[in-house]
This record gives sequence, structure tokens and C-alpha cells, in this order.
Amino acid sequence: MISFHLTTPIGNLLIILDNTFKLTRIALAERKKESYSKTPLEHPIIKIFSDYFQGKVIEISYPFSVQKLSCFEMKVLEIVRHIPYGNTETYGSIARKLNSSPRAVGQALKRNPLPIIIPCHRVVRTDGSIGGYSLGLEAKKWLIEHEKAILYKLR
DNA sequence: CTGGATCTACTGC
DNA sequence: GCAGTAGATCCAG
Repeated sequence: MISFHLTTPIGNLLIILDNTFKLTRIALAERKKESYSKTPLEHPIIKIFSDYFQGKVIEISYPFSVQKLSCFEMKVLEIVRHIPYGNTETYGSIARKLNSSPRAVGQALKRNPLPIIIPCHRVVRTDGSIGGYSLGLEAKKWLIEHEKAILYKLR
């Protein structure tokens, strides 16, 4: 198990890899609570994040291994994984695809172990308001705007 | 347009 | 079981 902090425009993130360097979890780094090892100087995941925050469109190619997700959670995350860059979907539309309820979708997203990589920030409420986000609402707004800006530049 | 009641599917205790 | 959700809908005021 390897974990390290990463400073980003949306705050300090805690990155956790397993023994085989697969990405296991991304979370907000809580002030001084979490113990962590030194940041590896060269690691693919660092470059992926730095590319992303610099405005490049990243591929989700890095191997990850997440633990103990329910069948339902995996289905939700699988749908979310395919929302295109800069687009948004709603809790309700995802729920309809799974014959579920928006609330259940929200719950599944809340437990998304890899925010940013699995872009649950692209899921908003039907009425256009932002919804929630495990890395904080400011982060969600920032990410959505960031991706809009990237799309704009590509046109 | 607002807030409250009620419905909903799902998870964790 | 039950209570707690990152939602949706309906209806009264």
C-alpha cells in the first residue's frame, strides 16, 4: 500500500495505490490526519493528474483496482465513466437507465473511490443545480468549468 | 416561485 | 428490520 499527497487546483488530494501500484482510492487529504509516504517523483499517475489540471484531455488507461463495490455501484460507475468530456448527465437519467431512483444513484456516486478519474462531477441535478460532491462543491464547480474551458479551446 | 410532504431504491447498522 | 441519503415530483400557499 502506497499513499501520497498531491497538490492540485482543487486542493490537496490523497492518492492511494495498492502493492502493485494500481490506483485504489482518491480522496480529499484531511489536514495532517492521514499518514503518507513520500511522493514518488516519477509515477504515471502524477503525470495523468498534472496533464488533466493543465487542460489536456486524459485517457483513463491507468490500471485501477477498487474494493468492495456492490453490483449496483459498479453499474452506476460504469455509466458515469462513459459520460464524455465536458458533458453532464443527471441523477435521474442514470436512475432511469438502471430502473432505479436518483437517490440511490447519488449514494453510489458518493462512494465513488476514484473521483476525477471516474468523472462523477459530470452528474448534476435535473433542475440544473450542482448536486453534491465527495471532494467538495467548489471542486465540482471547478472541474465542470475546467472541462468546459478545455472543450472551448479544442473548437 | 417557495417549502413541505411523500415517494423512491439502495446501503449500513 | 430501520434510518439515512450528492434526487424527483406534486401540491398548497
